[in-house]
Amino acid sequence: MSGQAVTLADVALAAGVHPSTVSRVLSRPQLIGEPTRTAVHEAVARLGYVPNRAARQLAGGRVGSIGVLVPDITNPFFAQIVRAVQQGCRDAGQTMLLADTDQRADEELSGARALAGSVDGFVVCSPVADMKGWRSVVGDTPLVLVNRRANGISSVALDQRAIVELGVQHLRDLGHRTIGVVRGPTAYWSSRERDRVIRTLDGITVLGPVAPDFQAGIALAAELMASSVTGVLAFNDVQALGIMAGYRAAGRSVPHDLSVVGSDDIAAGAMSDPPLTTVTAPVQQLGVTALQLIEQLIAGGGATDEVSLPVSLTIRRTTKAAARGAGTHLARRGEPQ
Amino acid sequence: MSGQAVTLADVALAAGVHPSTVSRVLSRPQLIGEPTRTAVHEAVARLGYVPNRAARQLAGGRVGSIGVLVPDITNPFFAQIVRAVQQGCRDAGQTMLLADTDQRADEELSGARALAGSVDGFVVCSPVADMKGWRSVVGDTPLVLVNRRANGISSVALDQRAIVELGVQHLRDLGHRTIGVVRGPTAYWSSRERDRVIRTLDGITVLGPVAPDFQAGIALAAELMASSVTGVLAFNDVQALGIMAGYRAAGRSVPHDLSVVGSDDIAAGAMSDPPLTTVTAPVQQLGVTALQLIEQLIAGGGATDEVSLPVSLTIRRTTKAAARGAGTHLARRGEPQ
DNA sequence: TCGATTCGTGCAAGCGTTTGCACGACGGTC
DNA sequence: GACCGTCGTGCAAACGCTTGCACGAATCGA
Repeated sequence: MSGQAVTLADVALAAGVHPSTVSRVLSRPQLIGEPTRTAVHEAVARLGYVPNRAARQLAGGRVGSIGVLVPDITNPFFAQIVRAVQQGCRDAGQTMLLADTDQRADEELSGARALAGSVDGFVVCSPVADMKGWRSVVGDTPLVLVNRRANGISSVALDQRAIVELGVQHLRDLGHRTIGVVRGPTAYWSSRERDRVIRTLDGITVLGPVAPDFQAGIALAAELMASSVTGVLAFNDVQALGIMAGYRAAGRSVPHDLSVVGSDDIAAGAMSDPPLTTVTAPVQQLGVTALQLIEQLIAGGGATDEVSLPVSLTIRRTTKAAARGAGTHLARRGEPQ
Repeated sequence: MSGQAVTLADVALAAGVHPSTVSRVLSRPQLIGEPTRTAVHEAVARLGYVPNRAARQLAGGRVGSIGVLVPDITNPFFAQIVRAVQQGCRDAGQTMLLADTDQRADEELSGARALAGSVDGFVVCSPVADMKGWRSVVGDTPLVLVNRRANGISSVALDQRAIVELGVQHLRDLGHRTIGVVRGPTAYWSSRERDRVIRTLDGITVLGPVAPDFQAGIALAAELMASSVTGVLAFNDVQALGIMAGYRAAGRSVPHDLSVVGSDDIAAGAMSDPPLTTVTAPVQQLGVTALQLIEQLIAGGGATDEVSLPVSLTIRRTTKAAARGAGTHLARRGEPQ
């Protein structure tokens, strides 16, 4: 009455050909002669045939679905990526299997294990498990990493160097001399990467590691107030928002007492008061690119690719020029820049 | 070398039994004798056997996955539901197929069509397509609705009456007399439901319909400022945040010039300035319940169920007592209440 | 004009499960 | 002690599709 009643055989019958011919028309049309092809297509359309995924997979063809793992779908950053991937999948007639790993390495691996064999490939966002574990789980199922790099594995990541440099430079341009940069959890590749960048910069006050969440941001605010930092680059927007909340709670004001730059540019940042200056990431693009890479890998284009996506600065209202006196003592002992 | 190498047959061989026996141990253990059962379990564990989804489905058994459709995964409200469902799935050894419908009826239906036959059941969040369309697509695949009701279909929804009443009552308790309630898009069941509640209330200024997003909230702020409304219940938190932004941009202040109550209690609300007073929805519970319902339906417990989830008021700082004079003119002509 | 290609299609063997059926062994009843 | 139910397990047929192989027809070069 419904649910997958019409099969390949039905179509074949209707078109007066062999089932295998129908199959070929659908998967590799160039093998089939023009007249037959149109006849089959007509029958497919008339009967409303939809291939059975399971059967297709079982027979050894493509599965037609890709697995996506994210640390936390509740995080708008990942939600946007997922959305982009899903839209791409839809346009390509694929389906997406999603698993939320709760930022735990074991969940990551067990999630992948559960999906392995039911997907053509994996897109994994900010994984924390080590690559040896990953390899053993996915075997030779294509795999692309988002915001993480690893030898011999395709990946797409934000330009972490640019994030740090853009944020810091903006603060410097505003005259800030004592600039803080917040480190993230070392489990993240992005954190480690930024650390490396930070080390190459002069006159930076390194803070953290601090968790990339609101509460941690609030806690960090106290530390900031006790320091001479006048401008800070947070690890991400949520943390930045936390810093702002901490200042507010203490009766201090952003950007008057502290200039804050976030990173990612999530929607909540644009809605905050004042709206958050941040380093905008092409989040959508991250998803789109990941999908492209995995499709390419699935199609057999074996080359591994490491794509780096550029970021840009979005200036809103949490940053302002440093007060005359502020940071002077640092300027005295620091880099004239 | 990996990727689903070990099959039922391998396990059977290792355990010295017939494949069908292994299958039964895994699906209906009570049919099999104790000694055999343990032997099989041991072999399964030792070999690290993972059933092949496609084969299982093809053979007519359970698919082991459920399809979830959301209007917008980027919306934290839905993201949280998805997360809850996914965790439940994981615990039950199921997988989740997610599709984002972009709030479009056609995407909803075509998404469902693509998934039909690959899932044991559907969980559909706030669908806008009509139920006739749905029925024709899903056939007799189990279906549960989240935040939408329909005859003869299991569903779980928030108590829309309570949302409106809680919000309005809070404002009344604070002495507000000219209270605005914002309607949402009529495509949503929740909107229509709230409309019905609003009609039963006296002395309410009905606003909208207004889209449940930030921009629309900003636009609404102008209208609000021109009115005599001193307290407003927004359709959801994001819209409420928009209203606040609109006031701020106009140099007015919340809650001084307007008390605002949101609805949903998303994370961004707690992080706003001032933090948003809102009607808190048990979002997690929404997902958990939906999963329970669908599992029950899949298991064959045919009864359709309409669950209503209670909400509660979370008072933060966007509401305050009405100024003495405010709303007097309304009190004059309005209900003494 | 004939052999060698190429092209288009049919055939059938799987892919890994589930499940209805059958069959042997065992224990209890008259 | 023969008979019947029960219980535990093996057997084999499906599920819907893909794909290597084979075979006849059409095409081309010499």
